[in-house]
This record gives sequence, structure tokens and C-alpha cells, in this order.
Amino acid sequence: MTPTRLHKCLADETRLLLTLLIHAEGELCVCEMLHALKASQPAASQPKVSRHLALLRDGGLLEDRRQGQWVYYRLAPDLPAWAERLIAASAEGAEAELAPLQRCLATMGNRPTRQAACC
Amino acid sequence: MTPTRLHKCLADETRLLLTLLIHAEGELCVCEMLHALKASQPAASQPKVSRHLALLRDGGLLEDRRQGQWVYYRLAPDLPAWAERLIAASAEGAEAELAPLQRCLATMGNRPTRQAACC
DNA sequence: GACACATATACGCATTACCATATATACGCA
DNA sequence: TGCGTATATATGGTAATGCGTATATGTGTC
Repeated sequence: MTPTRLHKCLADETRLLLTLLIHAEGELCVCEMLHALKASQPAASQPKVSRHLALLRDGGLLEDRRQGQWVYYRLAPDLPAWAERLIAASAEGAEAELAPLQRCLATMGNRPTRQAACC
Repeated sequence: MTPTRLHKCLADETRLLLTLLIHAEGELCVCEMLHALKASQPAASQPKVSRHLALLRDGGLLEDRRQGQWVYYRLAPDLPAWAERLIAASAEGAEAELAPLQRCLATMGNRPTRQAACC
């Protein structure tokens, strides 16, 4: 991971919000992120979210795992310390934009039931 | 200043290095930055540096002041704390790329003599 | 296999970003 | 005023980015 690459990842409002949402929640599946994102982007579409998540994954910022029908994304576990601090600083600066998404997520019905990654 | 805007500013290798160089040195003029940048981009041109600096200034990340023939750039003094932390984290992640530029700057001959901004 | 749901990819298009080159502006000095 | 230095902007071309729509893939259930 290089700073320029990380900045490119976060230089788009949608990708920034998705990343910060995952940073705050730990792990989220695509449908949860799509639901939350509509709080600030009512017209957000599933392909749009999926495309941005793929960019973040290919950029080395996220990892995904499939569990049944759902695909869960989380921050890559091997991020250097400076990258985590950078994301944390972004989270602080974007708190006002992030909070509504978290509230929206909290009231989402029918969230898929999560299982631990192992067994 | 918003996180997305800041990330867009730093999502280009040249702009990242210029910003981090200023962050490390406090204040630099264009010719100093051009000189330092050539350590990693031998073909870097003056218009290129000037254009990126203008982007950073218009993005609210830098301020400039003219002193005689020279124009000095520094970080905007009113950056929020999270932005400074974000830049500091980037500096850590880019230390390996930044160090050669600083060394190159340190050995630069004929650097313009600086005066305080007031009087 | 057929269907429903979740997610990913392909395609065409509009917009933006970056660059190299050329030219313009601003300043200091004679 | 004219010249040299420092910096900025304009122009045109190419590549990258983001999006909407359509379609494909993968998984669970019957």
C-alpha cells in the first residue's frame, strides 16, 4: 500500500463513505452498504456500489469473503499503521456525512445474519 | 476542507510529494520545489509544478505569498486538526519517496534568501 | 432443472485529469 | 525602456474515471 494509491481510493465520495462505514462497523455486506449509502445518495445503485468496492479491493484496501448469498467486505488486515491512522483522520473529518449512513444502517430491517469466518 | 477534497489533492504523486515537502520544510518557493522534485522526476517541468501548486492552492490546502520574484507556498494555516493528522500519516507512509527530495533540496545551491512575511 | 435473490461485470458515453509545448505575466535591475 | 529571471496560464491531445443500463455469475430453495 502506498499513500498515493490510498488517496486515490478515498478520493471519491462514494468510496470514502463505504470505506469509513466499514471502518466503523467492522464488516458489512453489499446490501447493507447499499442501504446505508442511500441515506446520502438516494439514487445509488447496486452496480455502482459493487464497482467501487471492487476498486477498493483491487487497490488493496479491502478484503471480501463470501458467506452463502452474501459477500462481506472488511478492511485488509495487513494495512500499515500509517494507513489506519490516515483512515481514522478521514473518519473524523467526515463524521457529519458518515453519521446519517450509520443511523440508516442501524434501522435497516432484514439484515443478513452473520457467521464467524471460520466453520 | 472536506476529506474527499483533501484526498483528491493528494491522489497524484506529484501533488503528494509537493505537499509533503512543504509539510516538512515549512515554506518553499517554486524553484526549490522544482529542483527537489527532479530527484524523483528528472523530466519535471516548471509549468507542471506550477499547475499542481495552483490546484493545491485552489483546493484550499496551500497558501502562497509573493516576495520579489519568488512565490512561496505553505500549508494553509486554518487546516482542521484531522487534516494535519492525515497529512502526517501520509508523510510517514511516503517517507522513502520523500527523503531523496529533501536531500536534493538540502544540497541545492543559490536558494533564494527568505524574509519574514511581515514588513 | 427452474426460479429468486445477491453480487459482479460489460458496454457505451460523458466528463475529468494529466501532460507537453508554447506563450503570457510579474518583478528586479540597468 | 528593455532584458533576464521566476512564475503562471492557455491550448490541444490522450488517457483515466464515473455512471447508467443491461446482462452475467453465483447461491439457496423448491
